[in-house]
Amino acid sequence: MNAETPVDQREVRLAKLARLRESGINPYPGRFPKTHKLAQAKGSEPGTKVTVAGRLMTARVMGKLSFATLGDESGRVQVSVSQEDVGETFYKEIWKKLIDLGDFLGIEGEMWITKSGESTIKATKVTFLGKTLRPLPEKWHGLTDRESCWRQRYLDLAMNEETVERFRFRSRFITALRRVLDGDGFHEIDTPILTTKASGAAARPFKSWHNSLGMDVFLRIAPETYLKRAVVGGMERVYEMARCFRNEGMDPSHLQDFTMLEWYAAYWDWTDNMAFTERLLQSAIAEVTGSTKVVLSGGAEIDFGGHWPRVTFRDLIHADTGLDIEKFPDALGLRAEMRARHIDVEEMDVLGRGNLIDALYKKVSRPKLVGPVFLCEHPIDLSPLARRNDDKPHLTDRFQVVVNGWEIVNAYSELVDPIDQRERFEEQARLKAGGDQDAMDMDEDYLLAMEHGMPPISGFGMGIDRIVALLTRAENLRDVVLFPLLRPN
RNA sequence: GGGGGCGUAGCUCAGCCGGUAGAGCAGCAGACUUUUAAUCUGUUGGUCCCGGGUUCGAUUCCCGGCGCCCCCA
Repeated sequence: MNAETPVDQREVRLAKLARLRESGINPYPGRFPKTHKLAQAKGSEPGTKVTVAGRLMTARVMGKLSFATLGDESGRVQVSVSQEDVGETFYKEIWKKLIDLGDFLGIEGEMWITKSGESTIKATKVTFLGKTLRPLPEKWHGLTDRESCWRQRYLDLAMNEETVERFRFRSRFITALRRVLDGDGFHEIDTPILTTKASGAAARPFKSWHNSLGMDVFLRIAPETYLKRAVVGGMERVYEMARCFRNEGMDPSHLQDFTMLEWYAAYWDWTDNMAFTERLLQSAIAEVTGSTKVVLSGGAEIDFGGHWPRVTFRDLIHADTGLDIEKFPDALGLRAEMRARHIDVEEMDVLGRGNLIDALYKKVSRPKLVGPVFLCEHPIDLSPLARRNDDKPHLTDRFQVVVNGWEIVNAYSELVDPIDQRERFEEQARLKAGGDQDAMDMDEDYLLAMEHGMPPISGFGMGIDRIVALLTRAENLRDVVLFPLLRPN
């Protein structure tokens, strides 16, 4: 470089890029056949000939000999580059002047052991595989700013091994879940994300507009009613890794764009479901962690092994407050009793009885649950798609799995009676008219499917992001999503 | 919605009571054939998040805004 050398690192690298091209070197070649991953090369006997590729992470450049560290997905390995081996012109003019940290390089060479005992590739040829125009974060501290890690995840991944490991874990865990489901005769299917009605959950949807059909469309809030339509058609066990979208508040345990595993099994009830839920999670967790025991971010250890305790909504709330919800069959009475006990929840005046109980539980009981625990016997008006309990018609055959104060799983015996379903939708519509914005809409198309006949069904939904966050001790769901939505800055 | 915190060089961070900004790494120039955050010498680089206000003077104090985090409702 000369006196006119630009100051900005990007300008410097653009100048280097131009000089590479002038030297007849293609800085962005099309392919590079390699023989070893870096970790494999590192483990090879001295004398082994290897051709590897990776990103230049550190470099210790001396007069006639350099040591550098190359990184790929398998790990890092040291490379030595000497003037003697690559030629004086290349060493002095290309290697020392035009190569930057962050560049992708191909190395052809032979393994040897340095004086200090490190397995190293002695380069005989260095090939440019991708010139970088911007510097990597600092080699020692890496990228630590949380917001930068979310906005520029590629840098977080490139610099922080624990980030890579967290996303590998997520991938392996999802694979493990699929393995259990596939092994039990479930079919993975895909149902619509773009829909004409947001159904299957109590949540506000994202709304969009379909140009050629000239109508409103909604991003799905749950795949539930479509998966059940597949069961109507005779697909007895189905599941979907479903991206869902809910237009609601954000906090460390809620994302607007999240992934749910939902599955449905014909001829099962909720007790079959609970048994399978235990097996599904135990198998998948043990497969990826080697144990059913999990240490949480707070340091507490929980165990997914064995049978999980079961507790009813009624008993739980009674134990925590002394209030027996069975004594208050309508919203009016329950609200008055909560007020009398100075228990205040948000939007208390517009919630129906079911959502009132739900809000009560979330306030007084859920934060104390460490679990895993099956929470069951949800009020019927909280569960418009769940089967009515045969002995207690105001309750449903439903359960949630709660771990560390988070609802990880929501599951139930499905409501398959189309007459009952219609009445439930009508009740939801009344609640919505009364101001309960989370209440569901009438869904005639789903009722039409139901009226063509459903077998007994039990279904399950699990928040993938939440369980992965729990298992990896991530404190924020955005830490387990590669590219979380953030306001542009 | 309320409260608290953070925002300074590409990255990691200092910056006192208000006096117009520093370090390490990275970059640039040079030396160096066994380095491991290589070392040594020299050196470039700033919209101190943005906009107002107070002041002779604001990265610093005050107000408003933006982005992000945490807690509460």
